[in-house]
Amino acid sequence: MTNPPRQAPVGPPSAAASRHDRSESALVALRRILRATELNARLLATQTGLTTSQLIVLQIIAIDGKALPSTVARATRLTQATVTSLVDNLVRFQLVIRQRDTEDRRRIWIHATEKGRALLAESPDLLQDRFRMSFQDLDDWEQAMIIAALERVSALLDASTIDASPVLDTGDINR
Amino acid sequence: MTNPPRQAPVGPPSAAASRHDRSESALVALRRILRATELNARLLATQTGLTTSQLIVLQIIAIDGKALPSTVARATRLTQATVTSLVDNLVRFQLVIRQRDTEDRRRIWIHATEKGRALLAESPDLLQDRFRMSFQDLDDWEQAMIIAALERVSALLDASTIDASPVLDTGDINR
DNA sequence: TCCATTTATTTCGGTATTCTAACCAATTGG
DNA sequence: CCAATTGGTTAGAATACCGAAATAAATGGA
Repeated sequence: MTNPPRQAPVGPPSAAASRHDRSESALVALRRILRATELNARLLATQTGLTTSQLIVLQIIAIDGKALPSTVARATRLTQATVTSLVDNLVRFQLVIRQRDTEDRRRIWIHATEKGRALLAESPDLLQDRFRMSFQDLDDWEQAMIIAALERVSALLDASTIDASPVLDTGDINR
Repeated sequence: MTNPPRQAPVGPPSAAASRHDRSESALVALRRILRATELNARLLATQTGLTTSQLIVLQIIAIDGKALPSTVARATRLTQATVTSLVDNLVRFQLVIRQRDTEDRRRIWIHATEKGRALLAESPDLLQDRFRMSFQDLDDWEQAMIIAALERVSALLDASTIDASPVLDTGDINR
């Protein structure tokens, strides 16, 4: 997704060119957003001493305090095997524990430990916090505009993703 | 991650609550966008037979046809050592070649080969293409709104990133 | 009841990513 | 002319990630 930001052609803006340029402008801004958040994710990971993947898994588990490996795998689009090894590490760090379900003994619940919850609580997501603060300072109309625009973009992208999903699904079937 | 928008509290709408919910809406939309693009990146990688990192490096090299390892490292925020090993693979696949600079013989230019360029050309980024198409179908005012909003968000995030950079820098110094 | 199937997860073997530390080679500035 | 800097690579280790096979529990007929 860090695609070449193609150079905007120089010269007087023609109507046709401007249409093209506009979607390009949107994509450029989008890439910058992606980049900023990605860097933030890495920073957050190094701050907590975890890797990005480990952190994501821990976050998912912490949402409800516990989660099943299969759920985590689906949420992250990783295989269960991968989730297992990630959880192995989290267990080693004592951030989560595994516990068999008493009802259905095939299931294994991954619980966030006190330490795990503390780690998440104590490692503030600066980017998110600052975004929240700056955003709240904006005028009402601008807030509304941004939300509308983001949701529009999200819808456009989701639509494309759904279209592409057959390809993804065959991949899933193979598992 | 794809949580339902929290129910607005019953009773007289307090200004504070609505302000909070709004930045939350923005973040939710943002996360959905991130998710869609990330899945797309993975799909693209599997389609090309490359890994995400390899693909990104190849794309960067293909922008100008050639690039220096140091440039690639800076652009991706990877260490030079990592770039070296990624390029090793790309060389193995004959997608790029290394060539010493004749002026400054410390430098090594990584050139995209014909095969490398072809690979990029033949593997369309569906998400991007479809986004472009859908976007161009939107009304002018909506296009403008989206661009303005995305750039605003990008600016907000970039500002936060710059603020956080001292932390990053100490990390960099350690290398 | 019993067994074939399904469901949930782990184990194993292997490739790729990514880092740090140490290194080599070329350039540059006093 | 040599010490410091710059540009890259090598070596070694921890992880990430996957597919295939293994384990173990639940389930649904015959």
